[in-house]
Amino acid sequence: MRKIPEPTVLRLSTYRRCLEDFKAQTNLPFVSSNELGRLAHRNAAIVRKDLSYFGEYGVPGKGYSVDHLLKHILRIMNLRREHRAVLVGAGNLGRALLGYPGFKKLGFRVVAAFDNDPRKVGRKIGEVAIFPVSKLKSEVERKKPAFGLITVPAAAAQESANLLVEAGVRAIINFAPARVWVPPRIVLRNVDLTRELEVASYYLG
Amino acid sequence: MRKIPEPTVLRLSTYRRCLEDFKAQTNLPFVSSNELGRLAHRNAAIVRKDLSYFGEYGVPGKGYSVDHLLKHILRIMNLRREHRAVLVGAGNLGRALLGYPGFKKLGFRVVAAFDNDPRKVGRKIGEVAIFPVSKLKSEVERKKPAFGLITVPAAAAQESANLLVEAGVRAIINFAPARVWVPPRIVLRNVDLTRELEVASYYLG
DNA sequence: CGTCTGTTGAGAAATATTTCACAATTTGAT
DNA sequence: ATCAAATTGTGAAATATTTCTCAACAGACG
Ligand SMILES: NC(=O)c1ccc[n+]([C@@H]2O[C@H](COP(=O)([O-])OP(=O)(O)OC[C@H]3O[C@@H](n4cnc5c(N)ncnc54)[C@H](O)[C@@H]3O)[C@@H](O)[C@H]2O)c1
Ligand SMILES: NC(=O)c1ccc[n+]([C@@H]2O[C@H](COP(=O)([O-])OP(=O)(O)OC[C@H]3O[C@@H](n4cnc5c(N)ncnc54)[C@H](O)[C@@H]3O)[C@@H](O)[C@H]2O)c1
Repeated sequence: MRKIPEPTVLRLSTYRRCLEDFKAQTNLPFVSSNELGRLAHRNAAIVRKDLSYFGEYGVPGKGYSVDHLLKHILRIMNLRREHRAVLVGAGNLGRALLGYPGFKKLGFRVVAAFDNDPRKVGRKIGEVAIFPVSKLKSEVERKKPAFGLITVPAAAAQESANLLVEAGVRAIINFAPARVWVPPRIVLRNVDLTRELEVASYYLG
Repeated sequence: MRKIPEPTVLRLSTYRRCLEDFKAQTNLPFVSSNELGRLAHRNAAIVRKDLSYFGEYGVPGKGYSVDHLLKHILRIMNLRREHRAVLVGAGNLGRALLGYPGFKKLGFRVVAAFDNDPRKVGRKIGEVAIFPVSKLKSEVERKKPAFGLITVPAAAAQESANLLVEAGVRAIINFAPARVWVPPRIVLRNVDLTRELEVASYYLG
């Protein structure tokens, strides 16, 4: 299989959401690349090219079957099974993420949270118990989550990443504004909540 | 001035952070494109090209003055003045954002929050008072924030955007997983907290 | 002063991504 | 069965972005 451009992977996630909205709103069985492009604010050609990397899903003259396409995208994105995740740093942002039902809807289940503040340890947020950081390794080895979410202050991000890697997670999502280094076998993605504010400021100026 | 590639603008924000870290950690007066590239996980050539779009800031043989470069980046990103913002949707995510000191450090000050839940109206989160949505227009017209942050459920995102645009904000940062439409004069940026999880899932698969 | 070193700035080349454009295909109507 | 309309999939062209390269330059040092 050809190498897929990263922009394509990012758009796939948008298409999924647009398809779900489209289905909920119109209940039509087919959608054209034109329509999907309009919903995703994209050119129709790139929609077709993106989808064609993974096979021929469309019906000339009709478009794409909404249900089939949704299934295909979930399969491509590896989202048809449950993913376990742990979270390090049960502060303001960590709490928001722990309480977010959207993760479970996507198949992500947070199975443990860790914090080094003794006042937080032992409490629960939603379904998720907060453990001391000293329990991170044993809990991860026991529950085998593939994902680690980092929501500690920037200064502690690298240290948290090290712990997660050593304990055996395979992917890290870092919400702290810090560049962390992980071994090449680990999938690392950064989420920067303030970057888009800065970028908007640039375009306003 | 030439048109600046969007990836360049995004990286500028990374360079700023890396420079601040570099300054705090080494206190050296100069940094080379090589070093900055290493910190930002980038090729040195692209660092130089990014910076050269905006003028010649470097000293051959030495590198870039850390302080000068930081000032330049802040000026380029329009971040040397205070920006006022309002937030719509004082739920889990909204609360986390309202309590985040990082915004103020960047010069963003949230001057009001709005929610349609009567139990939330009248309370304060940190310094920020929560108003009913019916007061959005008058408060925005009075306080003239340039930025509107949307942290309502996806189904209410478009409606919130409409209110913000009508009240006169010039930029919208949408944290809800929904595509919203705004007039072309408005700067719209989307922040998707779950996308990177999905993308990581793709690369794990 | 001349030479050596390290580094920039930017043109050229390479690579990546998006858009165009159209033959091929399916549908649905007559 | 034939045809018009709609829409796909994809090569080719266009555009955008990144990387390579190196002449030019500043500073250090003898
Ligand atoms: N809150 C936001 O809206 C927001 C916005 C943008 C970025 N961020 C980033 O997200 C991260 C978390 O932000 P927050 O607002 O939740 O901060 P916070 O201070 O509320 O929470 C951080 C949590 O991490 C815990 N912690 C600290 N060091 C730790 C360690 N070594 N191991 C385990 N736990 C540790 C703290 O006890 C605390 O509970 C920060 O890096 C912040 O910059 C947050
Ligand atoms: N919490 C997270 O970690 C997280 C993660 C990813 C995405 N998001 C997205 O961010 C948004 C907010 O998430 P949340 O967890 O804070 O949800 P939430 O339900 O906790 O908060 C939403 C808030 O918006 C208010 N609200 C609803 N309709 C409104 C309207 N029309 N006008 C004004 N206020 C209104 C509600 O009263 C509530 O206070 C959602 O779109 C969610 O999908 C959140």
